[in-house]
Amino acid sequence: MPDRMARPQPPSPEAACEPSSPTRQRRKAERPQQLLEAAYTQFTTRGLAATRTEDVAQLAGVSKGTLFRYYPSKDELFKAVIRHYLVEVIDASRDLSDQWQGGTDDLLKMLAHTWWQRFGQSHAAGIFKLIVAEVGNMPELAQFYVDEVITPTYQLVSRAVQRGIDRQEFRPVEVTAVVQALMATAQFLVLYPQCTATCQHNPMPLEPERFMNTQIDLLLSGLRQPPSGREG
Amino acid sequence: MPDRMARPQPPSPEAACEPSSPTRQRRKAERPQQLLEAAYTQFTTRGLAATRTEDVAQLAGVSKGTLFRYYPSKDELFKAVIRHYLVEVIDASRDLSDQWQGGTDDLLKMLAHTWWQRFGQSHAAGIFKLIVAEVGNMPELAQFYVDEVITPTYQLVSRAVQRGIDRQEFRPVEVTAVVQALMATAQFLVLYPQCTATCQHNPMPLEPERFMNTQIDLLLSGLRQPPSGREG
Amino acid sequence: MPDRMARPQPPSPEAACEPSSPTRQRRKAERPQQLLEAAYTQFTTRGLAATRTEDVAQLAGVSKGTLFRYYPSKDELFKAVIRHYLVEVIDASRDLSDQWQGGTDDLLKMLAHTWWQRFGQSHAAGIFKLIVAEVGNMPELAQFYVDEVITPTYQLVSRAVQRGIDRQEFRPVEVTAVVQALMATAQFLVLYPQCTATCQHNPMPLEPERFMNTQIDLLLSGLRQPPSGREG
Amino acid sequence: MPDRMARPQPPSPEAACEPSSPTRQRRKAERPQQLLEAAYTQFTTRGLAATRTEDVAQLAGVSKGTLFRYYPSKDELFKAVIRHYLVEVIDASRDLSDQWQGGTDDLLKMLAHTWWQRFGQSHAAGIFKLIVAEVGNMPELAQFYVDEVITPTYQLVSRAVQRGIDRQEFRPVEVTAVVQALMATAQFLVLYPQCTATCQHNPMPLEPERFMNTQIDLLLSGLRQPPSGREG
DNA sequence: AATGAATGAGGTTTCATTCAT
DNA sequence: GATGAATGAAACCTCATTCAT
Repeated sequence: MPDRMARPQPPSPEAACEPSSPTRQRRKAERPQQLLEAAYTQFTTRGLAATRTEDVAQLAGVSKGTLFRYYPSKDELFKAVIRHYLVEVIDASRDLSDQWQGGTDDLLKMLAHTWWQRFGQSHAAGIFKLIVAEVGNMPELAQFYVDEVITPTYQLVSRAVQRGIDRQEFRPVEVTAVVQALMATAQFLVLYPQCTATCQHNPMPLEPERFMNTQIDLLLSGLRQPPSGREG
Repeated sequence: MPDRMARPQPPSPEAACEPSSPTRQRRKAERPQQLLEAAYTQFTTRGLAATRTEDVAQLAGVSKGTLFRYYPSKDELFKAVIRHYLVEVIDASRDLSDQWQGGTDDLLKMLAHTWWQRFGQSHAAGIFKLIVAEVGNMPELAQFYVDEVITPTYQLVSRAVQRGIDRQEFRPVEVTAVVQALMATAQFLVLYPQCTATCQHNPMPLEPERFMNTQIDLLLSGLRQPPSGREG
Repeated sequence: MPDRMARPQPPSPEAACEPSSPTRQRRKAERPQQLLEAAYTQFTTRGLAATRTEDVAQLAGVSKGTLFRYYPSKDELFKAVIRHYLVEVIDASRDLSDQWQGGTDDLLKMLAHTWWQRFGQSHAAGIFKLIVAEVGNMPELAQFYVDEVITPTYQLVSRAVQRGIDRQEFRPVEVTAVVQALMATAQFLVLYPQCTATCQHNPMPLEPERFMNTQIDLLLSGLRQPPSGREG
Repeated sequence: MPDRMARPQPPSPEAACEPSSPTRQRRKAERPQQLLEAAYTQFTTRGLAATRTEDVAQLAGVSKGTLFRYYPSKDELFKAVIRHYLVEVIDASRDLSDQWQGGTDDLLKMLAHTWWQRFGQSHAAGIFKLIVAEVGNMPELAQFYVDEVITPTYQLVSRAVQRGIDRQEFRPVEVTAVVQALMATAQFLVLYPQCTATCQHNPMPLEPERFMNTQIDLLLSGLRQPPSGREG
């Protein structure tokens, strides 16, 4: 993980020697979060370049100068936004660990729905849009994304698929292909609405939960062992 | 289709008052194309905001002033790029019409590969990235994308899927779900490499042709009628 | 002497309402001095504009707010620095008064060395650099410098030179010229090292004490009466 | 000589491929000079930090943006000013070469007056002030100054003094001391007026030509061979 | 028609100064 | 009295756009 995308060192409100006053301490502690939220909103709606630092500050209810007390530059603020909201999902996924008892098809559904509940329906769209838009100008962003999102997701999901194969619930398909199919589904789910949000006529509206279910069912129907003649 | 994304009225090179010389005429006629190519390259590499008009002009081998003679503003140039390269694929798909004779699984494979050959491997990634990045600031872009890309694609692909169902090659699945699965596959195919291009360690590299084949096979294995007879 | 460069009214630590505690009183009484020293260091190293008030405060071990309690603005702090360190030398010279008994050449040497010991080797370089750099933006600085430095120095040194002429140790030269020669020597001594401090190759390094001696000897050799007798 | 103070590559007006028009070419060719003059004036009167780029532009009769077409930053403009006006004197001194026929005392006078005519009375004061003020923040400036000014001057003047000693016009004094005395004189001549320019009462006004003559006479009177008894 | 010098609005960032605690 | 979080004016610099040539 490259330096500049390293894990957040939260602008240390606790590093202050003497707590000047409870009120001010509290306000100071809240600022990073306020600013990140404002920045997330602006960056995802207008894009990095089209967002003015003053807009972010105003939306957070502070002045321009205050923003720069907490983040040394617009670029660092951007990276902090990416880190903050990505780390959110990464941490959220950590405890989805492998002690699942039921069928693997239900495990995959659970994983998908958990992802959607915890991240997909809130920040995934914005964050992913930002990564797509800005990765060309920020090589460290690509590495961060791969290391923190792709790799853990790949491992998590491929273990689940492998479990299905091992338990002979699934045909012995190529695991990676299934993982990619699920990733593609998730990506489409977050990006398609972005690209069609403002449209009057949309021939193919997308209801998230229903879309997820349908896609997973379609996928599972291709994975499941055919009821072999001998077994019937 | 709203005004500003309207079908290209090619910056009328033929409207020139007097054909000063054949050479000049030819050069002049090539300008819009050169500028579009240069702009495409810059916009997709650096993004809209980070591309300077001067860079585009230089790459096209003309001066800044000339660029503004052909396109009245950077924004219009951007839209022209989107239009130009999207229309390319739309037109290309038009004649893939319905006189297909073989099996529907092969029809879907053919459509996918044709798309990849004509657009996917060349401009789809760049154009789609630009749409994702800029649609927030350009509502007309969303409508244009839906009208010119989503709608025709939806119609084309859903007809093909319906054909499969009608011919009892496929189970009577929800057509839209299959279309979306294909779209998601295509979207993943063009965006995933973008987001991982500069990475050292990529746990899940993606080979386009192989990826497409695998995903379509996976999908088809979920679509195909189970060997009938015993169940019927 | 204009208002704003007026003799220091030390930021009245004794005006405090109630002597809260001896320790606090002592610390408070030391503040102006600490701040001046910190400011001197920063101003002379980085220049007026490049010095941030926060740097000064930090170096003095207080907060930004405290600095502004003692000096109402950065500009006033700057002037206080100039005043403080210039007044130091002026006061130091006052008692070098005219009860010198030996030869006038030794008197001049004594004056030069005293100046060097008390001011030249410590603060003269920094203060003079600041005056040169900032006098353009602070007319009162020029008047202060003339009134407090040039005039007293001129009087002191010219009396010494006149004494040498009166006692026929020196030729009847123009007194002002000798004073200027000495001033030029002093000025060169403090500025030349500044301008060459960071250089790798310096073809003309300057050792202060030796330089002073040599220059004064050179000057005196031009001042001394030729061995009289044959010429008279 | 370090990179960033390297000899001026004049913002190449001649590098243009096609001379767009005589008028514009002429204007373009004049811009660097106009900007340098304006910048010199502003920098020397207000200092580097206190000069706004817009002031320079306005004084040069152009807009802010134009300044940055010719010099990529305020810092580079500053260095260009230093280079331009220092190189002026350096080049001017190059042909004062050693074919002097008269007495060495007249040679020294000639050198001093030439320096004054060509540089001292015009730009020396400003340039030297800038060097003193900014050298602390620009190490390369120190090296440039030493390499381009101190070293050549030292060589030129020390050859002249050595000539006087060789021809037995001067006592066998330490050459460096004489060079330093002359440099100190020159430095005082340019800086003293700066520091006293705006004063009402100046007890020691300085008339340049007279000052130079007096100081050189004083120096020479210390250098000349005493009329030895044997020769008389 | 083409050029590229010029413009100036607009963006990021800094930092002296204030003031609630 | 001391603190340091907050402010916002002001500075540097960029670059889309214009227009004289």
